[in-house]
Amino acid sequence: MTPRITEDAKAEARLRLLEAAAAHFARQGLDGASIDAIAIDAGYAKGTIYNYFEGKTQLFLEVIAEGARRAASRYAKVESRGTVRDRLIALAEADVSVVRDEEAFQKVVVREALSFRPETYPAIVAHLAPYLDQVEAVMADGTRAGEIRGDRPTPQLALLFVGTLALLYVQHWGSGGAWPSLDEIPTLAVTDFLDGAAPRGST
Amino acid sequence: MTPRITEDAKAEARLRLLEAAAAHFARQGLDGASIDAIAIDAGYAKGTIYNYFEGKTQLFLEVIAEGARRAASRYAKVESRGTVRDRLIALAEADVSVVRDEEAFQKVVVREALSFRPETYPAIVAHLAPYLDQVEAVMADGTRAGEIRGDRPTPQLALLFVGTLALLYVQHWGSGGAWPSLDEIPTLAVTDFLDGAAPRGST
Amino acid sequence: MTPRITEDAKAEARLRLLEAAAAHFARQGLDGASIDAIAIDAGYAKGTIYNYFEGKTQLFLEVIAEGARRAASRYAKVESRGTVRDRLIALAEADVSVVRDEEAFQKVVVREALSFRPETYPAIVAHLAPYLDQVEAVMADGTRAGEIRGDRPTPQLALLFVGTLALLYVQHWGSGGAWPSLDEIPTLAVTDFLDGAAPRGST
Amino acid sequence: MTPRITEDAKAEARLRLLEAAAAHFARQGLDGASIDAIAIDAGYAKGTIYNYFEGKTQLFLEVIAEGARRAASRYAKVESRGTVRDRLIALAEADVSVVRDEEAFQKVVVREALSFRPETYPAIVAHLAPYLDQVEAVMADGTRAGEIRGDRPTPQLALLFVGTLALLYVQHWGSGGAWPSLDEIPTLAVTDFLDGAAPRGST
DNA sequence: AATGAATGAGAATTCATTCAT
DNA sequence: AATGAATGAATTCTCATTCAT
Repeated sequence: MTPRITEDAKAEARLRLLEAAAAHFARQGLDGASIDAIAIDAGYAKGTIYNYFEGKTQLFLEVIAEGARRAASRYAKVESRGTVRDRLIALAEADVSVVRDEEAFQKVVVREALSFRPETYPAIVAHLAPYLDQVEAVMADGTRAGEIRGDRPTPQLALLFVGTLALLYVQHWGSGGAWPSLDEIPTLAVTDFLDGAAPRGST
Repeated sequence: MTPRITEDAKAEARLRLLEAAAAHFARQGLDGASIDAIAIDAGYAKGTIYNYFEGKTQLFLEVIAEGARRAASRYAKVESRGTVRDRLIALAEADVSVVRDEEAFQKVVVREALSFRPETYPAIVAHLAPYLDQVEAVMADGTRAGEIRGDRPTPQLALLFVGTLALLYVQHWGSGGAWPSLDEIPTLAVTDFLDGAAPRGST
Repeated sequence: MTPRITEDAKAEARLRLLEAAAAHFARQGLDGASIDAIAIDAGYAKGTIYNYFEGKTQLFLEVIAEGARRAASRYAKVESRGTVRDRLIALAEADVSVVRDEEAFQKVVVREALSFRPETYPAIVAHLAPYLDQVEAVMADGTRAGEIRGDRPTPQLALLFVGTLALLYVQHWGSGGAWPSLDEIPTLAVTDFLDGAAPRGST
Repeated sequence: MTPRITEDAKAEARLRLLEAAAAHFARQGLDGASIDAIAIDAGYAKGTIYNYFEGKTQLFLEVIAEGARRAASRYAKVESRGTVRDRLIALAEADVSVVRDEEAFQKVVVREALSFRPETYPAIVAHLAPYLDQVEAVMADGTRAGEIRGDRPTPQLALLFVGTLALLYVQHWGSGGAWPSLDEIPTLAVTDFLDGAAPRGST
């Protein structure tokens, strides 16, 4: 009758497990991570994970979903005003701020996104969708306003932009943070995406 | 002294194993692939793999190395003349042609590169080095000739260009070939890289 | 002093748990049944079972004991008059009526009896004893009266008779009720037991 | 090319595993037995079992099948001459001799037969079929010759006879061999089955 | 050099049991 | 008395690796 622990406590336990899982999955991937180690890291015994998640794969998907949830709340607050450049910078900064604060979760998501595995594809798409939608909206506005060359469909542009961000994260993590730093990623992504490497006014 | 034929046979066996391994690693990843299945696909029994390679991980690294070797021979033949644009296109085309002909090997390499795992990082860097060097040379020339904006170090530019290629491959494979096709990747990569999405002539 | 109601409530809870347990054990056996499912079926949570029973095995044994208790009360009412045949029929009918009304409990008992497991052997013997005693009494009377061939000890005869009943139940359940039906079991058991398959009057 | 061990050695290993498995399943049942313990008892490591059998359940079924195979060869040699009584005795003796020599296997089979579990039912039926067929043939002949009362279908008679044997085995094992002994089972089964407990000549 | 049977560490998962609330 | 979250021993099964032939 009287619940042994409150709903809040349960939610907290769940969260602890998700955080630990994210850290492990980020470091070792789905296969490499060990349920046992995750549980212990979260301060629980092996079995407890199974009180909260169906199994390892399910846990992995929930990590992605949680990553999405946390990101979504940030994206929602992004100002949508100004030039395409300003708006893209704002979006990129929102994404970077998510990555900074939830590095483990986002590492999992980015790696998984770039691996295109059928098992996790739907979860990834769901994760990306809200962000992609906002980017696409900016692209559409930019195309209309002539701020973006109209020779490529907006969905492709959005993918390229988001892909560029992912690429920069990969380079950031892969280089051990040497280059690029998280701080410079928004400018880097937007400048490269919009302006390219050729001098303006050439060609 | 050493019978020539034996050496050849050994090399051939090794190659057969590498090809089979590449196919399996490309499809299933390092963890998912099975030593047994690889051996059988190559026409050998499990044990034989251990006559040629130290173990699974070593085999994986050798697949990457072999991928590098094959690619390097192609890169070496790339004409390096004309504008930066032309030379980058030529390099991108060389890379695409490698991907087309050795899809399994390159899938393994690209995926691994984008997974930023410390264990395979050195192998990946070694793999990329020759290609990266050529790209960097073009960038350096381009910067000198004013064909490329001088506000970013050439190594970074090279990384971005190569990363863009990787991104496009991943999107190609992930979409089941829907977009982009291999054919359009060189133009796509070079145009985006050089020109960006903003209309030429704008700020 | 002790509140009457509490005692009753306890007894009722215990019974609810036993009923649920019997149903599960009958369907899934000792190993296959789940403490959790039993508790839920009884309207309680897992932990409650441990307020009433030592553990799973103990619960199983108590199911057998409860089965015995219920059967015993029926056996006690069996008329013991007439020929051996009549009395055996009456006893068999009493047993069948128990099986009909308490199928789950008796399934557990019969199956366990036929599985000859040392762990549960004592419980099974205790369960059977009262019934076996009555059957044996009939056998003894019958032997004395010449209604039964005197060439076999009465305890053995009793065991054979009870075993035949068990066998018929098992065949009834195993055939999904096809053959024999519960109704025909008493006659079947007694006829086979007393008369055999050879024509009367033959050797 | 050269097989590491001969086919014979493989067959022997398989047999050793089956024997060990039979012993364990006879003692502990399907659920209670441990794959690990079986392997060790057979002189192998855990993993080896999986080189010969799909899994625990499959191993269990193969034990039944092996029990059937061994029994079948004995049944095939049974003389089919003389009176119904003689022929049934011969069949019962053949079965008892199987049980004597392959006690573990037959314990598994008998227990499983009496449990009517859907998972193993087909295997059991296959096991029993050849024996049941022979018994039925005798019944049919006996009915025709008037040696058996014609008031019950021969399939039912066969089932009852085989069931009686099973019952006697159960009682033999359950009593720790006290009663009945294996030796007396054939006479016991046939006499009871044919003549019953009522004195010949009575109603 | 090739084989493939044997191995056993390792992993995921289950679930009876405990016990704080 | 009832609860159900936490536990962790136990179990099955996998598969890279070894090594006798």
